[in-house]
Amino acid sequence: MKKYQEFKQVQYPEIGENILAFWKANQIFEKSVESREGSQTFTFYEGPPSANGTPGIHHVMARTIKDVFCRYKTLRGFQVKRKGGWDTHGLPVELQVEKDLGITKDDIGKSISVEEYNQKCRETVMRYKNEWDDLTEKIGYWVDLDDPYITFDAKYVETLWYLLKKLYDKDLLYKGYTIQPYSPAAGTGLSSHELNQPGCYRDVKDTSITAQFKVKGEVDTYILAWTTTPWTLPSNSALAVGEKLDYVKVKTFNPYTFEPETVILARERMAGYFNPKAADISLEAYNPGDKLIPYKVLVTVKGTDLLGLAYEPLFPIETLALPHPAFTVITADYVTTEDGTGIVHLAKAFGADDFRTLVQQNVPGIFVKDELGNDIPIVDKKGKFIPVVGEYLLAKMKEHGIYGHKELGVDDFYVKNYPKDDEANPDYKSTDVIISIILKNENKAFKVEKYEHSYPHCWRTDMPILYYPMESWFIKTTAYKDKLVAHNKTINWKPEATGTGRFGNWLENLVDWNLSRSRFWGTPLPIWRTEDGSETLCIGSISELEAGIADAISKGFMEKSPYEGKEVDLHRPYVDDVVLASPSGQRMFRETDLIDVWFDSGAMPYAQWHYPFENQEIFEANYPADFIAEGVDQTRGWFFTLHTLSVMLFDSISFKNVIANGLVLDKNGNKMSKRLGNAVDPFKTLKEYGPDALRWYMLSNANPWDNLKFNEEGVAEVQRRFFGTLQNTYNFFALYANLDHFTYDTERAIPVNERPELDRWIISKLQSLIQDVEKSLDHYDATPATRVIMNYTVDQLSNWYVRLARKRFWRGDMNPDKQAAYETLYECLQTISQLMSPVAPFYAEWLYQNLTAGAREEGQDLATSVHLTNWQAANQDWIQDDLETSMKLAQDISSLVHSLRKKERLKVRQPLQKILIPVLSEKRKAQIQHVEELILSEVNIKAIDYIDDTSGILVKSIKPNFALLGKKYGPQMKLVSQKIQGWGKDEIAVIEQEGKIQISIGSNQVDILLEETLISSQDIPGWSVATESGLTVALDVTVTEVLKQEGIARDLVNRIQNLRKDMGLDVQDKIHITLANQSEEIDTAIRAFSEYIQTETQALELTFVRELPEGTLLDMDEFELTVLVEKV
RNA sequence: GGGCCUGUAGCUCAGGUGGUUAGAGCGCUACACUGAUAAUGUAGAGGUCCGUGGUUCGAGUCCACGCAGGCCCA
Repeated sequence: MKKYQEFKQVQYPEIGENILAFWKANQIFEKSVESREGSQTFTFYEGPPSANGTPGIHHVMARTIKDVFCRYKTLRGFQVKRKGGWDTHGLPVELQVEKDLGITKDDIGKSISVEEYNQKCRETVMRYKNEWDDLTEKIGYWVDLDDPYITFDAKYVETLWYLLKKLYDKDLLYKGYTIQPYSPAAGTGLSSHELNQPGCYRDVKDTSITAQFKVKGEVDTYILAWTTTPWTLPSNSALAVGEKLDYVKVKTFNPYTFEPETVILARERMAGYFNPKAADISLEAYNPGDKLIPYKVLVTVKGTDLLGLAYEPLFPIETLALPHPAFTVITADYVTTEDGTGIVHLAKAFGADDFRTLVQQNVPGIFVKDELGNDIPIVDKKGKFIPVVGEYLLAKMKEHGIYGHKELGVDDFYVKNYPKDDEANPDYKSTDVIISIILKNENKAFKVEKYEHSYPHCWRTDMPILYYPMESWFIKTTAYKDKLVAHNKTINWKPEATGTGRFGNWLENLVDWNLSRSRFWGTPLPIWRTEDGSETLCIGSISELEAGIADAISKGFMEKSPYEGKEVDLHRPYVDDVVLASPSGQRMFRETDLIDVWFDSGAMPYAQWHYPFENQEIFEANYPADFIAEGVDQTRGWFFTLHTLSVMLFDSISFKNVIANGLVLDKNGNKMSKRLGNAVDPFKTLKEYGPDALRWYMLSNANPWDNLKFNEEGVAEVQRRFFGTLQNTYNFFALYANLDHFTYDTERAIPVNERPELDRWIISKLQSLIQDVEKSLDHYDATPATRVIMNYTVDQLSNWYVRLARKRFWRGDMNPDKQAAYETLYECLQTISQLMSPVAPFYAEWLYQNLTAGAREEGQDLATSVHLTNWQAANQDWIQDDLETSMKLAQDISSLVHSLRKKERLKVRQPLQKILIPVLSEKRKAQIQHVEELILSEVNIKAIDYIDDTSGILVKSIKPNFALLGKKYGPQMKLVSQKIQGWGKDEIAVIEQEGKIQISIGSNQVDILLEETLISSQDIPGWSVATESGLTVALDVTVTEVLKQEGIARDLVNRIQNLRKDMGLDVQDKIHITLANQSEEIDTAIRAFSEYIQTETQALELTFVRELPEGTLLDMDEFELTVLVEKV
């Protein structure tokens, strides 16, 4: 019976399916976790995917990385639990449902109840779960899908509430403002997603103003700032310059009032404001009304020089007056000289940048108090100026005689959106225009013009949006900035730059985390407030909520609990129906916001275990994670929220090692998209190539943090080159092992040190390989690991070991030499199966099963699966550096001889007399002699002559070791180099004997040491020579009569072997050879080597005849020969 | 606009701390092998190391400024 299954054809996808079934039937994954019970844990956190969309090829990448290290750590003896999870809340789910139902956000709560809507979301969110599970299985990603955490689960949400309350209790949760797109026409905020709808950005012509801000304490000096939204000018409270930019003070005249004045703007922006034709006109020559306005640069200063400059507000409205440092010049890093004046007008309420900059620099903004004492901007939610401003504008209109198309009241100044009929009137003046005219009249405008730009519009009302302060709940992450930065430095990031650069910079420029989302399907903010906002309550658990409800019912605020008769669901609308009682007995309503879904996923270390309500010990044993991996796009997503929550709440990191992988692009480097049709379907690829080649390709092609240009041909190449070669090697082993009835048995194996040298060599290389793989995987570097395994398998094992050892497998009966060969090859294959198993789990398993099946039948006690084995550490005693060096020399020398043969057109079948190898040391000579036989047979040469100093023909040359000498002599290196390269054989002999030579550099005498030079051998005159990396080989190209004969004999053997094969003969079949007489020369050659020919071709007889009509005519390159081969 | 990544042979990628012939695989060309055979081996050709400046005795490598592609954030 065959102990090792042989395969003609291998179907890799089939291997995947069979092994998957094997794992399932034998519960290998479960066992790989259970069998490590009590061992040290290796904690992995699964970043939850959303099953709302179908999985793509990039998910194969991400999940392969996760899987590789979990499997590796298992082999290394750790217990690796992998709890799966699903991300179930958020905007994508809601949009999907809106699309499915053909509704918009407005309809929710109207044509469909929130309850029904959320039910729909709950159903939709797992829509593609089956596809996900299918992919997870098929790519061999081992993760526990039976007991995953699900973010919409009431227990999960309860933990989120607990964490939110913890933040609230630490005073880290507050209500504030953020500047967001707002549609005054629709009366609602817009998400960035809504703003990205096609058609939202439109080219519109707006009135733009370059306003003049009068500098305090200087005569007629003005700072120029440009805006496309003049209505924000009354809200101006600061001007920003760029620190490093150059600014000029220019003496000129106002083009509207013709007043002489000095203006300040960026030097690079002068071309936008001054006509070069006016450059030569003197200031004195100017007459009011002249088209060309002369100008003169007075002085150039840096932005920093303007810092702190105070100016007068454009609209001196008393109720809007502000204390210092309002109305001063500040700096901001985003100021450029691309347009405008290089000086930016800041209105705290109406620009996100403005708001952030002014908050950071503690500059107050223009706001008024509402009836509750809250700050509100001077444009109301309908998009109109508040009456205070309206009054001012009306007074100014009267003063300057400005008339619109109708009588305006104090409450009629819309800043952006107006009833449409208004614009048709020729006398129509927008608020922007009115402001422009006022400023022109008051010598406060330097330039007013129509400006066409792209501006966002509300997709529902078609009206322009405003950037407007919206109330939001924030987590005060900025309070923990230092700790976040410090803790981050203890995390091992792969690649490092993502941790220091992308993530590190993000932490350095931290802003408070805006938690609020005004949507329906998500974790509700557990905050209740009294209507006047004076009392606030944060609920941290279900029991707290229930107690609150009971209390509220007893006080008559609620009739009954929304949860009466059913399970508690913390989603909307139920929580919205809860009205609580405040300590002072007022009604409290929930703040309607949901929280950012990133909070959901960032809280998974706690929420997945329902901490602290359950599983406290499990949580503690699995926190922080040893390892996580996701795409680099998660830097500000999951990586950030995980980090932030753990630092703020537990003063700890939440992951120790992280791989941030890059994107998977198409083969041309373009982003994959379903719309463009260049997306690769993972299922199709799996079906064609199976999981292993795909996984191997993705990790071996490039480091995972570089973007991967996914090319199917690359997968095919990996399959052919690596898996194909490995498979061939196994098949070779199986073929002969079965013929010889060999079964591997550790107990009976010949000790490694008693095996032939070739065996000891490949085993030595194997130990080095194990060490290399270990080192790579320990450092979360999978790519080098795959590459060294591939190199070992293809170049060392298959192309060298198997080729050289081939004869040992087929020659004769079982003997110790043969046994050693089997054992060696078996051990190499088995070790490879273990080393490769994290990356190619299916094929590795298959190989392992094929290798061990026979032994297991014989009753040997072997692990059921390669994934249940323990890592076989390298055996240091088996590593033989000298042997590895010798073998490397053999490989290099063979390669050089092949190269020479090629050059001389001497085929390998033609034996040659000798090669010459110059050796510079006894050691080197010994190393080559060690493998001399091997080289000779490999390249079909009779002898090697070593040329050393005693031979008299060795010519040495010397050159400086730049790396060593450069450090020592630096600038004098050129001189030193010249001296050394000028040396001949006498100097070389001296330095070789004395170890040094004194030379003079300038006036100094210095010693050049032997080790500071590199001595190599030169070409050998009259010989065909090849040199590579310090190794030189010369070939004796003389073909003597005897050699020629042997060449002919070898050629004949080759032709006869071909004939045997063509005839379909078996390996053991014997033959008769009949040859037609040819020339004297050929006959002599064949007779001389007849014994050799017969042995090689298994011929019992070799006869010559005169005529051979039924023979085959052979082309022997230089002549022809008729031969007849007959089976005996 | 900002931060970060990438750019080396036709393609995919290696090239610690700067050191004098810049490598591998695939592809291509040629040859060899024919008892691993729908397999395999060997050799050869192929380079503006994205560009421009700079530092240095010496730069693919360090610095500056650009260019191209990508990601994230505005």
